[in-house]
Amino acid sequence: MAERFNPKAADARWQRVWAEQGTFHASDTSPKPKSYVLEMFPYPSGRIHMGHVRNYTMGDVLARYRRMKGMEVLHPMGWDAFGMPAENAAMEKGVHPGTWTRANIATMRDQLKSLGFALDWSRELATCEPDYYGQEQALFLDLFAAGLVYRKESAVNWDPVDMTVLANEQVIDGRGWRSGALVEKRKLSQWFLKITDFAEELLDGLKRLDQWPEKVRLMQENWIGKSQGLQFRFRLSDGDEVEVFTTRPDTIFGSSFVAVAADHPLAAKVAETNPAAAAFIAECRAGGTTAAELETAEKRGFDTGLTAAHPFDPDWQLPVFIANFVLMDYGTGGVFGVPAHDQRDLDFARKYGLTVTRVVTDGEHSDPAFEGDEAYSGPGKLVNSRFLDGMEVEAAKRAVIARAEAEGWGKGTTVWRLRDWGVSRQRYWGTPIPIIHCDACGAVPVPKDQLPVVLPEDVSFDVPGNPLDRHPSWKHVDCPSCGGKAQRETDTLDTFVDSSWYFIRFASQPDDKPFDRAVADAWLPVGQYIGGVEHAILHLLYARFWTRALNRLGKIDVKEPFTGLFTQGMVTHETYQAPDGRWLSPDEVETRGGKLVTADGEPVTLGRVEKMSKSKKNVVDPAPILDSYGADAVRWFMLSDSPPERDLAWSEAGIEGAWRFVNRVWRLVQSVDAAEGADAALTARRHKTVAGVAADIESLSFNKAVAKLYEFVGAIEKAQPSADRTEAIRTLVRLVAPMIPHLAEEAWAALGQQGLVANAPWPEFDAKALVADEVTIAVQINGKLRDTLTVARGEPRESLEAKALAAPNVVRQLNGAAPKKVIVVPDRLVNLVA
RNA sequence: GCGGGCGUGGCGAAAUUGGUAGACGCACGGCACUCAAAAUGCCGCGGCUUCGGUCAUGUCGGUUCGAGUCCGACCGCCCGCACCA
Repeated sequence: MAERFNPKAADARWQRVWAEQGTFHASDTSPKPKSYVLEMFPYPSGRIHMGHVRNYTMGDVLARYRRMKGMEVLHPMGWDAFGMPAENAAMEKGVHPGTWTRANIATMRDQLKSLGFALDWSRELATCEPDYYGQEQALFLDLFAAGLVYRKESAVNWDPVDMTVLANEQVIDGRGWRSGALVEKRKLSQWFLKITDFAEELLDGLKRLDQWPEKVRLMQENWIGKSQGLQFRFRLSDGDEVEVFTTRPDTIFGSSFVAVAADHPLAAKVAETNPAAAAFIAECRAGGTTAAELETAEKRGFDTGLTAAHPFDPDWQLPVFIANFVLMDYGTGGVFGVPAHDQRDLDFARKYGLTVTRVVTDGEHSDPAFEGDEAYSGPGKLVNSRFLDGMEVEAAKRAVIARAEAEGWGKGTTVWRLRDWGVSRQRYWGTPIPIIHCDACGAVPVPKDQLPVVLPEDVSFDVPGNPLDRHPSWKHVDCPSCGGKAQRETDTLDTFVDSSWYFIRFASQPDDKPFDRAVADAWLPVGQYIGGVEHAILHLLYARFWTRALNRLGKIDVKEPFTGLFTQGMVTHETYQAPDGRWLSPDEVETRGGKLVTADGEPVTLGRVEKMSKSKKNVVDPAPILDSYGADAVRWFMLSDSPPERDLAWSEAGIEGAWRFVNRVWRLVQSVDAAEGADAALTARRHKTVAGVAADIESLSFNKAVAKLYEFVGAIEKAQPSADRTEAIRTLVRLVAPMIPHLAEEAWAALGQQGLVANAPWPEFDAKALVADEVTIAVQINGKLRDTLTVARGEPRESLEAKALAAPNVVRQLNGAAPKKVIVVPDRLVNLVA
């Protein structure tokens, strides 16, 4: 008699067996082909959430599948353990960040283990431990020695809530990415990593990342923002000069003004003697920087009264403005305006009544007078431009740059949007920057034999600011260079540094150095990296930079860390609202008589399906679900229905469905008896399923693999007992093993198979069996389906045509008439054109 | 504004190079088993229909023997960047 599958017992049993046997231990020295499967490691926030479950289930299926295909798979797990939430917990609950973080890690480790992931736990790491961050300090010093780290006083993005500096990448719509607070500008001395040194190769490398989503590559391309053009100086009427950058040097004879940013030195100089200018500059600074404010902000300018001489004609003087739309931190902070061919310049010119001269023909107009309020930025030949007349835009650009360089007043230049990466954070819970400041010697690196620079334990969080700076003794040290009194750097590294190399440390983690080159090179690059698209720029760009920097330093072979990238969708859930608008959690809502109500019978409004969030109260904690249904049902649900790159809506009905499937497979296994005999149709289906599921897993189309497995299970259920049916069930168990591994092990043992299914080879399939002997072909009249025919594969055209014409529905439809034309696609269809 | 993606039943979705639209799952309805329920199984499940058909893949048009798929225009939603010279 069939028993129900008992997930509690099975999960624990097999998780213990895998751990005892070291089943998922990755061997550095294995002769098998190596495969590195990695999911973005979690921040130890306290408990795992559904997003983690989905992410790690996907990676796990791939890792287990590749193992079965005979590869040596590295599939590690660790903790991105530094960061602000631990300090917030310290401030709110008075618990040390380390205590809080390590307790969270312990909880989450148990939760991940209860999902039965095929992880090599022997390689577990946490970035907050000195054996990790000490090695990170060593790498930082290597970059420092190579001149890729520098310190500069700069205006920084200051988050007034987190009381720390943010990188440009971490400011979203003028707000801190984590706190959401409006970011202020402050002047601070900060450490920077020279990511801009790598701008060209980071951009170029994107072209070869053909296993990355196009979307992510485009986002990085835009972020790096390469612009080629001409940088040159205008001579001003007061004898000074102003430098500008343009990507359209071809339009130089259409220029009608010069403008500089409010923060430009020239603006400051003008303001010294002109109070109106000073007032204008102050107004510009007061203006908001959010997207909405910029959208509506008027293009405004202040005429300085100065003029600039056109580089090709000293008698041609252009007015010089201070303008609110010119950015100081892009290009040179100065531009020249060509209103006819740039929308923003046109708006500005119309407002201030400046000349608008056409210099590129749109194919219809070529006279100098430019009408209308829509600039023309398309291609065309140059007009009204002296020696450029008749050239195409690109040729004219080259011609102007050549003249500027020959005459010595400008040069062809590339300008990048990408800025250097500011890594200083005024926080405690991060990697200490291994630098000592000495009045005599300056910034001195901590000698490597004195690493790690360990965080002091005795710190307080009762006042805002950096506890390291306040610590009574920690920062007071002797200068490693001169021995005099000196002070430690009290800033810590941006936590994105921690996640920029953890995948290397997973591959190799010796005690005495960051990684062993030969071992790391054997595993890297990561073959398949899986995580959320929210890291498309920040983490993925930094990790690419860090890897390239190590490559340039000769420390590693690879240049790109991640060959394949997959960005998975979010886990969502319905939202519910009470009559008073209050959000209700799923367990406050029940269905009565087909209507949603609260426990008190109040009507409930069903809202949109949205990302799980505390504010909408639609978060479902995986733990209790796991407890009642077991790991396999949860894993199966995560893989079902939605394509992995799209959002997945969690539902109670969905997990019930997954649970039913797990039991269906279990019942099939229990139905195996000693039956004999063949079942050719089922065997053909078996081969097809093996091939199809493998292809779907390889392309990460888990939802399609799931659908094929449902069909296979349905076919087996309908089949009569036979030896082939038994074989089909044995095959099924291996096919589902990457997805529902606990049930698969239980079934494998119940079927009397040797060893673990986790170690079993992926089933073979016979390519010949994939081609059916009989095919169903469509019979169409004028492209509309009228009938179908079942014929032998390879049936000749004439015979197909004859059979199609004799089909009952065709005879009736044609009513004796002969078709005008017959199209026959062998093994596919016959289309009769009436 | 620029760049990208997506529109298919009540819902999540399938659909090699253009070749039988809606596989598979969820929800729902009916039936069987049961004292009853759960579990399980069977049947049905895009609309209309005179049961022959017919209309259906966001809208309109085009190419084709044949279009969810290709082309053009438009509408809607989502994501990223955003005064980048």
